[in-house]
Amino acid sequence: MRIVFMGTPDFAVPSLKALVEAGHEVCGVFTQPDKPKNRGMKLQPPPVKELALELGLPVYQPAKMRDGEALNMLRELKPELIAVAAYGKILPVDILELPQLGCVNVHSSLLPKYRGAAPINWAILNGEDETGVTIMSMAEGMDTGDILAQRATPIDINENAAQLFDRLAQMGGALLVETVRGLEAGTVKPVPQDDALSSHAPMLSREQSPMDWSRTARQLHDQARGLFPWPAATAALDGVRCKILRTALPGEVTDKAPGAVLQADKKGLRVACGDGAVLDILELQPDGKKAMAACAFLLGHPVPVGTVLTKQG
RNA sequence: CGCGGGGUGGAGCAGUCUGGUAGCUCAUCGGGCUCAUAACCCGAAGGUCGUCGGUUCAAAUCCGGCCCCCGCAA
Repeated sequence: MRIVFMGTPDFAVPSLKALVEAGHEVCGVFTQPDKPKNRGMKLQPPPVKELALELGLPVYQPAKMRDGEALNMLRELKPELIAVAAYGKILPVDILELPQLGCVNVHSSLLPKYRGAAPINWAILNGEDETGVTIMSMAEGMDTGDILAQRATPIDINENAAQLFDRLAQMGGALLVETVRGLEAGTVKPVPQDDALSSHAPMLSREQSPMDWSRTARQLHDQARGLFPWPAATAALDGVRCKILRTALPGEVTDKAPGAVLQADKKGLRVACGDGAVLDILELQPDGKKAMAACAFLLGHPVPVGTVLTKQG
């Protein structure tokens, strides 16, 4: 099938790759313009652009989708279908209505739950034990279109957002290809979303980072893995702001105050939480330093047992 | 020229301001104690202090260039 692909970050890469490998004619790849990123503010191409160039596919990076320019480009490309995965731009109705088969989107949640920008992170932050990917027909509202296909997957208690991200990106690509096959065969039956069951997963913010030790150990564990690798959960240890990269739930309880350090030696760093359960901090990253094991950090930054950590950082 | 932090034995840090025998915690190796130990005691090895150059009687430390790492911001 003749398809225009639209996507920008890493999440979209497996979808583009899957379409190409399935033998579809990807006649154009739309992605966000190169933007100044990282240290030094160097101009950097989005991951999807890099793959497209590698595959020799024509790349389009319009700054706006609503000024008619993009529409003209798409008319010339004459796609039968537009496949979108984390493009990062809202498509106007005239574009949505251009292809005969419409526009489909790869979304990393079990819609109607977790509509919005950060569905993977929020699923973990909320302690869900299952999430998935959805291929939907695109409508004007944010992630509100009819569901064309959906696939669920369990979330492991220790899986972080980056790992889940990779898995769902792969699943999304596979399901996208299946769905396109179904569209060709005419076997796909669109199912409207039940708005009553919908929830929203807004963009993450650094304000979510500081760990509040009055929360339960499970909530803090979910915070650490749900916000990984960005913005990451944070805590101040020995006066140093640290990203808390990896934690574990040993399943033990204590009567010490929330935030109290129960153990801080080469065996590990253990902290009391709000519900009396304890949280092990396994890996962290101090400001300006590389990620390191918690016990390595303690060698140079002694934290006395009994210290009570407070919400900061 | 976006802002800031950092590069010191294998790991994490101190020492740099106020130049003068390179220190701490841990790991490693050897020995001891112990029923035993990841515990404890004694001892040892291991570093051209990122790199190049400058100042100086003397540079981890002061000055200049370069390389690499990290955070913020996007």
